[in-house]
Amino acid sequence: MVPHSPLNSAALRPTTCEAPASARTPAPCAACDARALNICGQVDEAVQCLLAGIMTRHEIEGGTPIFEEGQPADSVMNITAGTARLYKLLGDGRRQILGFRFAGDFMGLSHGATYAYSAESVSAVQLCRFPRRRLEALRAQQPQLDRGLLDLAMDELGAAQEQLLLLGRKTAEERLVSFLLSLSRAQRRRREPADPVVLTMGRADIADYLGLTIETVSRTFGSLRKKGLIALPDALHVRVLSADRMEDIASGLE
Amino acid sequence: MVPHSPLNSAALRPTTCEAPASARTPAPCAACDARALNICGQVDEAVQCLLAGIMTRHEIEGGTPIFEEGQPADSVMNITAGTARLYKLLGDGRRQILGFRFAGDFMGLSHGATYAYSAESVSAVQLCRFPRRRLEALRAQQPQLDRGLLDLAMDELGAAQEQLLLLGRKTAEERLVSFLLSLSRAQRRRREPADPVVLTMGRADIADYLGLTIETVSRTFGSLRKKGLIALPDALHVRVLSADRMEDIASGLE
DNA sequence: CGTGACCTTGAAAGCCTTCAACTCGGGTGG
DNA sequence: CCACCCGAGTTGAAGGCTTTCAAGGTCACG
Repeated sequence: MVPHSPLNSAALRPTTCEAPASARTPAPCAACDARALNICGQVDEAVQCLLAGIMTRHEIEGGTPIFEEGQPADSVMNITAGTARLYKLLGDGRRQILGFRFAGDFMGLSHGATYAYSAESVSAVQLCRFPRRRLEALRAQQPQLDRGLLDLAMDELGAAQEQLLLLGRKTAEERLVSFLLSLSRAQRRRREPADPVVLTMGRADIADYLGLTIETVSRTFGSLRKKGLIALPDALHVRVLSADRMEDIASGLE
Repeated sequence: MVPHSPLNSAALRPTTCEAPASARTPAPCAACDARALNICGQVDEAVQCLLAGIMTRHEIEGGTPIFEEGQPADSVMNITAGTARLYKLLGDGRRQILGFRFAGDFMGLSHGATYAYSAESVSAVQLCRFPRRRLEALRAQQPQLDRGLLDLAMDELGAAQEQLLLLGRKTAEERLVSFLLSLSRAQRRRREPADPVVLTMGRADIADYLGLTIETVSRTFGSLRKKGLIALPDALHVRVLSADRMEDIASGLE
């Protein structure tokens, strides 16, 4: 069913990343940018060093599986560049994208022994992988890691609950507006310009994230443009022209 | 906007619950049934005793607010009897129920300083409340608590992701069948008979959980009955007549 | 026995989907 | 260099699933 794990195949090419020589190194992640260690949240530098020590770097080209639902959950990982999609499938192939992951984002945490969803690269992705076994060992020694992981899980849970409201009760227009605003906020979190919103994923991915079809997504983009709420310099860039009105629409106020 | 917190009002009447005299008591929860301490998961008995020490018991009549989205998240709690609904609202009153909580279930964990959703009792509810400040203090002393909380959060996250698939991609029939099967599994987890499924909530709650209207829920119940998949002795009891076929329907296989 | 809450059922309407055709831009090969 | 092809996106028209609006039924309660 699942032919192979790309994490164990040539698709993931580990790149050089020296672990710090000593746990006391003031700048433990000099060889690795800060995004690689988001997993640790607010843990101190010594723990960051330990994390950097068990981490391996990988690069994945666009449109490639990263892990699949039901596979043994061997590792958790942080994306450091590119975009990934997390999704679940129904028996007949219908797909629901649970979320997108960008530079600095975390994925792969699962309760059971297997992944609860699949992950694929959308564009070319760079990520840092933390083997589960070694992470578990680290958690046993450094209980503060559990608090960092709990924070990550709570963030993810909050986002999922917001998406439940979107999928259960919002109209197509409200869904797309909510999505654009959340992408804009995500760009700001990554210290990128909040406008224009850059769509790193195609219409099919947007549709499967919003519980719509590509045609409805396309029509709704057109209708938002006609209403003067957005501009579309090209299919992958959205200028937010009326953030206030869009916020109202996203919260179901008009 | 939010008139008052029922947790600070007469709606929640603390009842007697003696904390164990010593942290070494072999049966720390003798005065409190096991369901009150689900928060601790697999932590050892000493920690269970500490938890029991900061816990207060409350009773709430049906249809009463427990906490509301945006309020300060003062406590987390375990339901020990009855049913509660967790939900979010849109600006115009549309409601999405995020989940139901039954005896033994946990709720109120939130990342920020405020609750991310509202909670109400559906039927009369008994719950055990753990004040956040005291729980934080306990977490600082007993890091294993964070692992228990992480497990709870991961369970909740997994359920939310399953519900995303339901709301985004399943038909009305698939949604209702999925719901009935999950209620059945929940009954089995609570050591109750898996059949008949007992609907402790009304059609409006089911509709707002499944992203449908009460009319569609009612019609879909009727259609499942006509197909011979379920029997409806009365509006609140469902006999599962063909679990296998229903499992297939729920996974989108027919 | 009236009242109201809840559930069910019917008919019409609507939002989104499905099916289909068309456009646009990039890559390829003649 | 340009015709051709292919993937991705857009747009149109018809259809369907669910919603909306409306009415009727059942049961508990006063």
